[in-house]
Amino acid sequence: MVSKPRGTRDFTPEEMEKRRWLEKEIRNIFELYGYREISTPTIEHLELFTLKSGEGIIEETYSFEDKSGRKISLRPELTAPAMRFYVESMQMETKPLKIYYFGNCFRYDRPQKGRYREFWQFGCELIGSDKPEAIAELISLSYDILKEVGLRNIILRIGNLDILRRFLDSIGARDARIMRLIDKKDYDELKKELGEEEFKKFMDFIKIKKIDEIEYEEAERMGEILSLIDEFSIPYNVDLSIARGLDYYIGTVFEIDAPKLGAEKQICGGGEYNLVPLLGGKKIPTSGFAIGFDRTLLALEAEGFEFNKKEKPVYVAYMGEMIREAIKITKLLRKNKIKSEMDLMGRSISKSLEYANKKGMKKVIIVAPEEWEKKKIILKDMEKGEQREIDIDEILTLLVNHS
RNA sequence: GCCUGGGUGGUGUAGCGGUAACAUAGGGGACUGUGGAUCCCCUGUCCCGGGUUCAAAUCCCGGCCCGGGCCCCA
Repeated sequence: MVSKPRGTRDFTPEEMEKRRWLEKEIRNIFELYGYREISTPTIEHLELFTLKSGEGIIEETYSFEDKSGRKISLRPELTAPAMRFYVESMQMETKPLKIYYFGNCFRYDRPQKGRYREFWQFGCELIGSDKPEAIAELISLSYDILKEVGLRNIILRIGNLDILRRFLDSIGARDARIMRLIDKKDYDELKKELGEEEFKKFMDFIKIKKIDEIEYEEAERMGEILSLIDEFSIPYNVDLSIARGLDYYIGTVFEIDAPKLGAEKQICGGGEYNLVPLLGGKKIPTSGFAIGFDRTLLALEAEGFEFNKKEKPVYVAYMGEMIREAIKITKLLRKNKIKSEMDLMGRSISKSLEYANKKGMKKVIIVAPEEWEKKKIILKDMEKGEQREIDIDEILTLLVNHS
């Protein structure tokens, strides 16, 4: 037997119903905020990702050479492609430019819960403004999406890299290694690196919960952003320990966790960054975030969220040799957009009802010779257990009113 | 890449050297014109490859896959 590749998944009809539902909800909220959807290729030049993230990522991507020897990679994320698209053909669009996207990504990782080799992400970019209201709206949007789809237990943390870097300058400890240790929350190692005294200063620094306790000028802008987020009625925690290893991250950073998910609990991350010049475009403020689609769904399931069930089809059963008449009826229903399914197993009426019952169908039409002679069929209500003969001409009005 | 637990019909499990079993799901029938109950029948399984043994689902080794934790998380 050939099975699916490690870290990939098949989705059952039940799962696809949930996924398509969630996808639609999230799209609607992006659109509600004035974002418009884009889509980029599944494959990109490997260079796009090494440019953004360094050579180190090569071993974590699915990359290969195509038949002309081009180095190609299955996209491990969607931000870089979206930025590439902007630089390649959207630089002259009216600002602010608000775009969002949804797609599958691939990473060569060790799979575990909430982490797959093929996974889906939603994301967006806000291009052209770094005003406090722009960042405030962006962050509010991310939180709003997760709340609106039905998550109850999520935590938004907001930090600021300018402030963090300014602090590290003040204790003479600003370098990439230190940032990485902070990012990883490896405080034991950080203590060794900074020394007892400076480490204590750091711990005091990241305990800060009110931004007005900070005297750096960057704090003023962050304060303004936070007060505008208050206007959007979004709850958050200030968390100055949020770090990012790479240089193009600037200013505001934020993360949203669903604590129920354990080790892989982060479901959203974003902030401000300066990627456009790296890709050869004209410098412009950009910010955005990405939402882990699979994890959002896992979090909903972990919270016991009740997904809407789709409407069940009307079932058309028939007796004996009435298959042609059954097709006529089914065709009529479908022509009128009434979801319907007819017996394809040649089952007896008894077995047909058993089947319809098991599938949770609410209406069954039985096509039988005696009634057909009178231009009638039997319409059975599976919940009430009642049935009656009705004129074929009446089917549509009855089913439209009853379903 | 590392540590750790695990893989038995479609699904959930028992068996843990000696004829693979139970439940459930699937198909049919009892009920040739009526569902949810009951009963009967049928289909279908030891992840893969080596090794040990008279004998391996069972023990050993390797691989693959799944879960949990690291690393990483652009």
